[in-house]
Amino acid sequence: MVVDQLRTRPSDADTDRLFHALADATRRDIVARVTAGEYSVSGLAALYTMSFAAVQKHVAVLERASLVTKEKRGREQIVRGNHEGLQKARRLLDQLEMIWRQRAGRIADILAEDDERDLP
Amino acid sequence: MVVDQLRTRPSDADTDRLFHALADATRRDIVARVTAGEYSVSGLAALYTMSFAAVQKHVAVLERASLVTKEKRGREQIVRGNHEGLQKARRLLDQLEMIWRQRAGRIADILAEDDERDLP
DNA sequence: ATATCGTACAACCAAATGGTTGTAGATCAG
DNA sequence: CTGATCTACAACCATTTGGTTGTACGATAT
Repeated sequence: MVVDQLRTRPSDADTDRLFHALADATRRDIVARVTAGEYSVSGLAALYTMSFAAVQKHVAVLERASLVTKEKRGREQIVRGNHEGLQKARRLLDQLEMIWRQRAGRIADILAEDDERDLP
Repeated sequence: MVVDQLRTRPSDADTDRLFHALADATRRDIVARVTAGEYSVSGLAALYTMSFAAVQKHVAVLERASLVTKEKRGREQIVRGNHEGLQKARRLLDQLEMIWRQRAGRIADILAEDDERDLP
């Protein structure tokens, strides 16, 4: 049985979508660009060798992952970076870091039987 | 300049592997568990409903992404968390955060441009 | 020596991914 | 209005992914 998972807070599907969206170089490049400034979908498409439709799909993946937002302006769709998604990804990695440090702390505690170990 | 940063990496296969490895709830659970303590592959497999071979594949994906290491001990393979992979993922997200803050900075204040180069 | 355990790996399958082309609907310029 | 642009979306295709079962092999226990 699937056993209680060790700390997964946002829905697993959301997190899957988030990291999946980041697992592609083109999509990471898009995130970086639209985080630095605004682009229309066709403006983005012009940057890559692939078809417009392919870029459109990448943007859709990023939007579903909350890494970018789209806003209609005239006949264009303006794509912007969405801080929310980034923060979420970072929080998740921070949780793993915390687990790591807890383990490192346990090991240190075992090696040094005395607890001289408090936070400033 | 920022533009240089945006143009780097035609395709970073390592980063793809890293985020892809994190884009699965079972794999994230494995990472959390082996970061907290040691597990053999079969010890991990016992935690999930899927087959041993499926878990073995997940561990292999994590190993290729530098998120875990395996070490043979007797007839078992001990899986442990690998800090290196985590750190790399965090650094990549930090870069995006930096771009975000640079943009926020540009909006608030104009042209205090500062050249920053980063490691891959 | 033999059986069992833990692992590795191949072969196979369904579903998802990442790309293409093509069609159609809005919106803007002349 | 006509034509060009920007977008959305469907249909299709090749490859990858995530799972399965089955086989093989070294290490361990009886």
